[in-house]
Amino acid sequence: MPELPEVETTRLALEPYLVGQPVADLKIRRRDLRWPIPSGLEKQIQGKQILALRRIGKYMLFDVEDGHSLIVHLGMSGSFRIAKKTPKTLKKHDHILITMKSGVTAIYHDQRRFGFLLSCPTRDLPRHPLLAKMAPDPLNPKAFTPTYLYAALKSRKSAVKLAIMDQHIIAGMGNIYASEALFLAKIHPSRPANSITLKEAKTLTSAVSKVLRSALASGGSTLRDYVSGENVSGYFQHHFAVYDREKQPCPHCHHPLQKQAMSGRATYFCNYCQH
DNA sequence: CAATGAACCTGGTTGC
DNA sequence: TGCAACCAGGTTCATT
Repeated sequence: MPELPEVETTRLALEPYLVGQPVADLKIRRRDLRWPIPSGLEKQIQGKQILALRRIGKYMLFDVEDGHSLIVHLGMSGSFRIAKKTPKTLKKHDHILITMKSGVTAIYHDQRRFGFLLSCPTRDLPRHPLLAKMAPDPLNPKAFTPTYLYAALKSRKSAVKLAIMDQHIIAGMGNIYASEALFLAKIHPSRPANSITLKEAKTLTSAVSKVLRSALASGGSTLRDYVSGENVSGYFQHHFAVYDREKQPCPHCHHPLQKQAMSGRATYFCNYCQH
């Protein structure tokens, strides 16, 4: 479930093994992900250090010392795992293997292949079409403020749930945490975005931050459990208040939770608590 | 521009 | 048991 917390957990898991290390070998077993992986990348990256691993929204950026960056997106089903030695067996849908000089291999696995890997000169990243209009990061309280969110929602008349999932409004928000944040803020998902008051925007800002930070903390603890073993996936079990809990009692008022499709995406809410 | 729906792809679950 | 239909955490693209 790669929304912001999962992508950040993945980034944290990879960072200690990849950053500051030269790449020994890049092996691409399938190039046809969402977009074809650029040819010649294997040669270009061989022997080069990875200087930093960053995240913008749901994108991960691998800054390589030759002045290029890899832009990686996990799509719907992408994940990484770390193999500390040369992996003996690979699984179906293991598409990319990044082996470092240290002997560690990061393996990208993606069943549905909605994810992708692109290359872009590092200095051009701010102008890259996928990144240029990215919203403020909700984990950054200086940028993600109630007045910002209020103004951003004011310009949209779509349902507030759809609006907060827009990466130009909240970077990294996805379908699960959108339902969770609106429940916490007691805001009904189908409210028009432009009907959200400044006071509600304030509540929603803090609910978004709270929901994402709590998921991230849960991912972090799962990560610590995995560190001793070989597998580091960005995915983890997390308790949801409303997501995937149709007909189950609302944790607050105990009325049955409801499920409703919005733009084809499952949306969960409490019709009594959320207005 | 903003809003809507289809498309991309695989596999698990549901219902007849 | 078989098989079709539906569903899944995301994003772009074409069309209104």
